[in-house]
Amino acid sequence: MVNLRTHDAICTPETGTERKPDVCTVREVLDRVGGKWSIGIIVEAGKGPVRFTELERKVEGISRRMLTLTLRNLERDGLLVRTVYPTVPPRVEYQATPMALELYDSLITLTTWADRHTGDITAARIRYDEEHAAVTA
Amino acid sequence: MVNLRTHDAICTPETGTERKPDVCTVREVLDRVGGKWSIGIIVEAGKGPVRFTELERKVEGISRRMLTLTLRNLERDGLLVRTVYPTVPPRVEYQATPMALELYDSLITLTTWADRHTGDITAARIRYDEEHAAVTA
DNA sequence: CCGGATCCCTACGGATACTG
DNA sequence: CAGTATCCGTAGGGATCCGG
Repeated sequence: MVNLRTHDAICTPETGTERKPDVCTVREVLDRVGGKWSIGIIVEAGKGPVRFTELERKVEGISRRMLTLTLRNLERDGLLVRTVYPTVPPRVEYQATPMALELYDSLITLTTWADRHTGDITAARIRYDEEHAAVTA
Repeated sequence: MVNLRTHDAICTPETGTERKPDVCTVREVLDRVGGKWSIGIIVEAGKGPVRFTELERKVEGISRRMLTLTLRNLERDGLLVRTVYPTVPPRVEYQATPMALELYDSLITLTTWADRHTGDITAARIRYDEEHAAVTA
């Protein structure tokens, strides 16, 4: 077993809903936070309350659909707080929870690792590809 | 821009091959390491040299295909070293590079975070789902 | 024992159009 | 402004069979 199961108690599929709340493995945590846009959103929302349209511009390249979906998931997981102001032009603000900020901190560790080793990785890739191309040629 | 670009110099698509070595964003690092099986493999390979079939059993649930693919990718990125012993029954061993071990260390940070907050996340989910079910009902 | 090759299915994610 | 709904392409990944 290598699933890095962090918490068994969390595996409670006893909710009658169709949504399955299994966040048992590190993988599933990474899935959540590793979503294509999650990090970007968490970072922006971590700076302070931010509006939907703001995010749409800040998180460059994101589609309306994915912004909404990611926002919902992060909110559901308690990483984001959604505040609706029932004004005439609707106003909705999102902000990161302390938990999300903590998460961001630990993501920094990964960023740092990436920073230190991107060069190594590219080098390794080029070498690997060259060696492999030699076989093909 | 929120892509958390860590290193611009690495974005060198000047390789003539069809494979694109762009590892510019944290996302792409997470993609690599966040693959469904990468972590499990890195962990096992980090303990010391391990054989193909061993991995197949240790990394519970993995298919032959994905084991091979993930192994190749990790090797290509310089995270794993593949050693072939030309014996009569083929013998291949994989082991994590120092770089991969470092990565594993930083993954621990994420694991720790997950450990601290899985409870919170599940709670948040249940609450969210309940509140949302109320709307549907 | 260690894979490669093939088929196929599904989830993620983009584009677009429509609402309160 | 802040979404929702729909269509559709792609890529990840499982199952299976074949080969050195």
